Amino acid sequence: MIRAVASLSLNIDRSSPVPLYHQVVQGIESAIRSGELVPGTRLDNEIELAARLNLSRPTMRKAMDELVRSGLLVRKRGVGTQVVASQVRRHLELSSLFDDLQRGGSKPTTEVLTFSHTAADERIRETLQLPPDALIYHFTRLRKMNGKPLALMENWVRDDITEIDESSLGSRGLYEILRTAGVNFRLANQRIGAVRADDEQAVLLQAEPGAALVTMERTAVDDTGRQVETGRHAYRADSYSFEMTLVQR
Amino acid sequence: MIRAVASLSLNIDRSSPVPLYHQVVQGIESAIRSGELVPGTRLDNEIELAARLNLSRPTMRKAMDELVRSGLLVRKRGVGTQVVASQVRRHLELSSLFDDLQRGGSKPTTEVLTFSHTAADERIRETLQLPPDALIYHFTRLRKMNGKPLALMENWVRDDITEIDESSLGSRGLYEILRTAGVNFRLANQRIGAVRADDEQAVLLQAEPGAALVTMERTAVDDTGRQVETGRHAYRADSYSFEMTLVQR
DNA sequence: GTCAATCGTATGTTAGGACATATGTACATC
DNA sequence: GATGTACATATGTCCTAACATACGATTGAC
Repeated sequence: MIRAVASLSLNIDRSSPVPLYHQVVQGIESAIRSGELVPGTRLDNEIELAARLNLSRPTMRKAMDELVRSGLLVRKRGVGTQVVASQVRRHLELSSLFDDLQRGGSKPTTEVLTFSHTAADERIRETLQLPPDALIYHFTRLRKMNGKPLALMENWVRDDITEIDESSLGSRGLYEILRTAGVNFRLANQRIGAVRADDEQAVLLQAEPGAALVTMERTAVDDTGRQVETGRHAYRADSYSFEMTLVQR
Repeated sequence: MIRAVASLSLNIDRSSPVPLYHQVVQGIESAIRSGELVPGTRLDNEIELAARLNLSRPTMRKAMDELVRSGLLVRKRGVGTQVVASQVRRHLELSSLFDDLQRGGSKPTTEVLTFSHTAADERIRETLQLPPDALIYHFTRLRKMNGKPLALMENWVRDDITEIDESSLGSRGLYEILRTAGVNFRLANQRIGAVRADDEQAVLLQAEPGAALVTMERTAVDDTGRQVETGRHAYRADSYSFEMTLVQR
């Protein structure tokens, strides 16, 4: 059986500050997304590819490792490496709703409903691992997209990172503010579920009482191990859902 | 400032078929989960650790790479590597509800509501990328846990993998059946949202009409690039939610 | 006393080589 | 003609060896 073998050619710029393996990742990824590499095609073997690009095998391999991890390629020992899917959505990212919407080309607006800088209650102190006398920012926001209410968000943020005020929350996303303040998010635990809207939620989201809402609770940790933020969000189910790609390793 | 540096010691078995780097991963991971390595502690540097375990630096590094990727460790150039969090839940896995429940120690039961082996309609053919004359298995199941209805599941599975019948679906999970038939799942695209239960769903799930349900749509791809299965599930929101850990890379 | 240059340290990147092992195919055998 | 074995092939693992680069702390100059 003769199988199609792709002979993709990439340009590697050795004077670029971008690591070689990453240039390869980007090159292959864009070749897949552009349709140049159709799902199912087999790639040349690692050694061949490395030789063609004047790279060492470990470097080539590291690039392919990343692509395998992200689900674009599949390796089979003794057989070869082939393209799996072109439609891999980006892994559910550590981003905020604001980022997502803005990237989607929409114009999100934010209304700050409540805002306080007070002592944290015990549940929050525990979640964010704060000492008994710690202060936190606590606020609720209503996010609209194109004038239509989309999400109701309640967040608690530790106050030893940066100063947060009502007006900045109105114009920028929370994660954007925190990132600007030097926070590097590393991981987040989140839980997605559903509830029926109570009267207050229904009014704010301009939905019927009892309408289905998607709920999301999240606690985010930065690269120093601090629990930076925790929040409880509710989205109109008719306007929002969580999409993700799971990759088996 | 003097920081605690952990001097963990592991046993590496060079005669084991388990790769060395993976033995290190397992060792450090269990040390973290057991509390031996407290979040915040700094590890010795890569070269030091490698030397102590009689491993090369690349091998040690590969092990630490995995741990960083899974969110247990954090590296900072010029500084060192430290333990982030002990409470990382396992990444949302490519598993079925059946697997999850069984692992949780519960006894799931499955009731097959409908079952057919027929021609695929266009939508399904497109989703699973099948030719016009393809046949598929189509079935709906009701899953209970401890006698209580939990999920209503509708699935479409291509029929060129293994024979599926009603009775095996009643006793085993779908993913278990497919894995036994040699399917190696690689990735899945899924979407999580919410709806209100319609009358039929309410009756089957023993919930009130209009109750909130968590919905999940998923299409799974195996390591040969085939779209193996697609499905639409609805869970009682009061009994089920999706938990996951996101890792920023 | 403050600030900037310097230096040690740890991770980041790349190279090149060697051997192990799973897979599929082609060939030889029965 | 069916079956099993041997071989080529491609990935999997592991090693040694450098050099690059970012960060923190110390040192030195002003």
